[in-house]
Amino acid sequence: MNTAGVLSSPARRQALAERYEAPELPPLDPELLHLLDLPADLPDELSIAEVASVTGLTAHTLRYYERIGLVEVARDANGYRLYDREALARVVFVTRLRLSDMPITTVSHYIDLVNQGPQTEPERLAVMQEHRAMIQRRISEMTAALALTEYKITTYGGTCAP
Amino acid sequence: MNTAGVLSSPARRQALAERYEAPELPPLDPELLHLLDLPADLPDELSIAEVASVTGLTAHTLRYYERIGLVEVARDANGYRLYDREALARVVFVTRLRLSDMPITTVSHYIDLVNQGPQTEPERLAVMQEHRAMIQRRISEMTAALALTEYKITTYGGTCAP
DNA sequence: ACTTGCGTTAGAGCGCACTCTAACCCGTAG
DNA sequence: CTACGGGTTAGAGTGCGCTCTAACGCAAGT
Repeated sequence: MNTAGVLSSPARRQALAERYEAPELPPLDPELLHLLDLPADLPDELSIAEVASVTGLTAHTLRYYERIGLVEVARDANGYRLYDREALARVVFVTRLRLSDMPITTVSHYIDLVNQGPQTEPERLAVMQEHRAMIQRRISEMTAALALTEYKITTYGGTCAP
Repeated sequence: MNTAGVLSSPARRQALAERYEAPELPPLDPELLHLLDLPADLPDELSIAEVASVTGLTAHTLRYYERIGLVEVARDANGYRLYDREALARVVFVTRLRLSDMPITTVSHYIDLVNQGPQTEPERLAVMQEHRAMIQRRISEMTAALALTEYKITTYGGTCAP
C-alpha cells in the first residue's frame, strides 16, 4: 500500500513530470489538448499534485471538482487524496467536456445520469446530441471569425469596420 | 432631422424587426452569425432599440459597450442615442470579435489602436495574428471534442471514461 | 526541536461580461 | 390629465468557474 510519503516522493514526481507534465503555456486552455492522448502506463494511484501535473489542472480545481460531485476520490491513511484509474479517467473526461465549453451544470447532470445506471442511457444520448449541435454551431462561428481575422490580416492594419 | 419620436415609431421598428430581427433563440450566442451579412439598406441613424434588434444584443449591453469606450454614439435633442453607420459598424465589429471569444480588454485595446491613427497598424496586425492563432487552437480543441462526442453518440449511452 | 513541503478543510474572494434597478425625462394617445 | 412606452443615468447585482486564504496535520531532513 502506498503511503503519502511514497506518493509525494520528489523522485517519483520528477519522473512523472518529465514524461507527462503539461507545458505551462499562457493560462489553462491552450495546450490541454495533450490530454487527448494520455499514456497508459501511469501508476495505479496518483496524488493530487501528480494528477495536476498530468492534466494541467490545478490542485485547487481538482478539489473543487470533487466538492461539486464531479468525481469521487479515495483517501490514504493521512486523509490525502488517492486518484485511481477510474478517478483519473473521470477527471480527464470532465476536462474534455469543459474544453468544449459544456457548462459545469451539464457535465454534472451527465455524470449523475451515469451514476444512476444504464436505464438513463437514452437521456445521456440526448445530452450528447445536444452538445454535438452546440459544438458544431461554435465551430462554424469560429470559422467565420477566422475568416474575418484572416481578412483583417491580409488587408493589414485594418479599421473597425466589419 | 430625426426626432426621437420618429426613430422610435412603432411602424418603423416593426418594419426593421420584420426584416432583420435576430431570431430570439436560446441565449445570446447561437444564431448571431446572421450578423455576418447585415443588409446595406438600413436607415442612416438608428435608435438603441433598433440596433438591439438588428444585432441581437440588448440595449443594456449596447450602453455598456459605450460606457467602456468600445464605441462613441451621438445624441439627439432629447439625449437619446443615435447610431450612425460608423457606430453600427463598430458594434457589429465588436460583436464578431466577441463571438470568437476575444476578451473585451483585447477588443478595447485594438479599438484604442485604431483611434490612435495609422502608425499603430503594425501592432494591430500583431493583435490580429495572435487572435488568429487563438481561434485556430480553439477550433482544433472543438474538433477534438466533437470527435469525442460523436464517439459517445455512436457507442450510445457511454460511460465517464475518456 | 524545528523547518520544509506536501497535504487537508471551510469558506471567502475574484474577474469577467454582462444584467438589472431606481429614479428620472419626454412625447404621444385616450 | 394621466398613463404609456420609449429613452436617460449612476451604480448595484448576478452567475460562472474557478482561485485563494487561513488554520491546521503529518513526516522526513538537519
